[in-house]
Amino acid sequence: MIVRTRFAPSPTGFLHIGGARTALFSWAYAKKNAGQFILRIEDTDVERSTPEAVQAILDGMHWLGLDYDEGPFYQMQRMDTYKKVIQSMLDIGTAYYCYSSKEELESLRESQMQQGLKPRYDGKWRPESGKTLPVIPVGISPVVRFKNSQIGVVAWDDLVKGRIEIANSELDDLIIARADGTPTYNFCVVVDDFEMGITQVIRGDDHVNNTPRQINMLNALGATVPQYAHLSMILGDDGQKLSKRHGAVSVMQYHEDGYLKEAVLNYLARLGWSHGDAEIFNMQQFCEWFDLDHITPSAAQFNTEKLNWLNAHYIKEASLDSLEIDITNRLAKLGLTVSANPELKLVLSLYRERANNLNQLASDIAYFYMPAQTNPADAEKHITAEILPVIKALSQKLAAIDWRAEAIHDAINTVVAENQLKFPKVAMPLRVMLTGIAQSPSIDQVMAILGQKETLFRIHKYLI
RNA sequence: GUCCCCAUCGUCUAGAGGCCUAGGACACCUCCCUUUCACGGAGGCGACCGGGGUUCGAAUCCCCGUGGGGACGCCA
Repeated sequence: MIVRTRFAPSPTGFLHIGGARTALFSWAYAKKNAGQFILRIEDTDVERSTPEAVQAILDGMHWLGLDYDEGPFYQMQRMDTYKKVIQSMLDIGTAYYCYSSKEELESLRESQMQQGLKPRYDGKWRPESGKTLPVIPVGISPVVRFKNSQIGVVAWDDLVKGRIEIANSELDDLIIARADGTPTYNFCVVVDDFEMGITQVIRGDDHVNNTPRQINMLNALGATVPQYAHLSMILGDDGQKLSKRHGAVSVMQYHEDGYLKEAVLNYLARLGWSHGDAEIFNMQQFCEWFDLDHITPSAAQFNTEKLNWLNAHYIKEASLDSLEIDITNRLAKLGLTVSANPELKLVLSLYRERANNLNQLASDIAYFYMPAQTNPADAEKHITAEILPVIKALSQKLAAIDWRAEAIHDAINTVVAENQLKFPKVAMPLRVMLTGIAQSPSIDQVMAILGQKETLFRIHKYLI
């Protein structure tokens, strides 16, 4: 049987890191097994679903390169199907109307909680042979409930958590259609997973408790039950649960924040899944290796430091062409236009080795395209009155040489020797004069790329 | 409260009863490289939640605790 997986987000917010990992795993599982990956938007909560959120999810998946073979399907466009199925369930008696009001249910829940019971529907309107149902109240539109079995257990072999068994007595008759007739989540999932021929449901483990109900409904529909793989949650950097209020950020924010998608993808792949000691691998490799057997059942804490390390790696590996495009955009956001001189690719090849973030990289090289922003503390420390004459002598030499790193290096060395100094004694003030700060790559290389004219110009500003 | 799930270095993890004196990676520390800061290289620090079993032998299997998490919606 052909493998078919799906990612089924609800468009109530952006695509966050947890959702992205779920999507990634579902996607990779389909790829690994030469199957199909389906995107389905679960937008039945009309109150909270927004078109902006749909777009944000699409954008996030597109950025990460998580392409889908089918979809996006929108549940709101499948109402007819759901209603048909509900009617048929009503007809054969696997579902029934319930006239209990929200208030009635609310107080029921409260008293059950107080008694230390699990809050659940009391079955007031559940038809039973020999049972007389209450008189149907006027003016109340009923909801439809699924008639769950009350005996026995539901069990499944979860692909990551192992066998899970839940007694039917723990389950109540859930609502599958609201009073306004719209179907609810648990029901739509069941119909869709069935009709779309999903073979493996890979989702967050907050859905574990929904699974037994969904299995029961699938059985009531005469459908084949898919396999389930429940992924544990991702905790924030501080070990706390991610939520809208705390730490949950859009995957697109990582793009904004200077991360390469390769780094984010690689990092996410290793969060909860492993392949021996492998740490760095691309998506092609990942799709070959990926399996459900090596997913950790326990929750994983996000670690920005490690993401940074991966980001540094992928910045080194990126093509100069793509880096050039990316950094040009980021410089533009800083208000800078990249001029032809110095050539950005040259600058990048000098700086990429030391960067672990694209925004950092952009701001680190900004001085090539604008006047250096001098750090006062660095200037005070390195540009001393004693060294200025030496720099002046150097600048005269520099004005007369063939502008290559080696020649520049020789010129500095000569001045260093003539004055019986150590190399840094001259290199450091040059750094501050040219870049504004005391850290940079080899100063001769910086000068070579900056250009003779600009170098001398920046130096002379300190010699007047 | 009830049900369900989880538990190896600070963090991500390897580990399918003997290969474990518990391996790798990030972070941290030391040293090397060096023209500053990085990069890179070499070392180091550092963990099987506790208690009972089962077994010749347990990080691995079972039970009980403890701790953490999730779910209990006319949300998904």
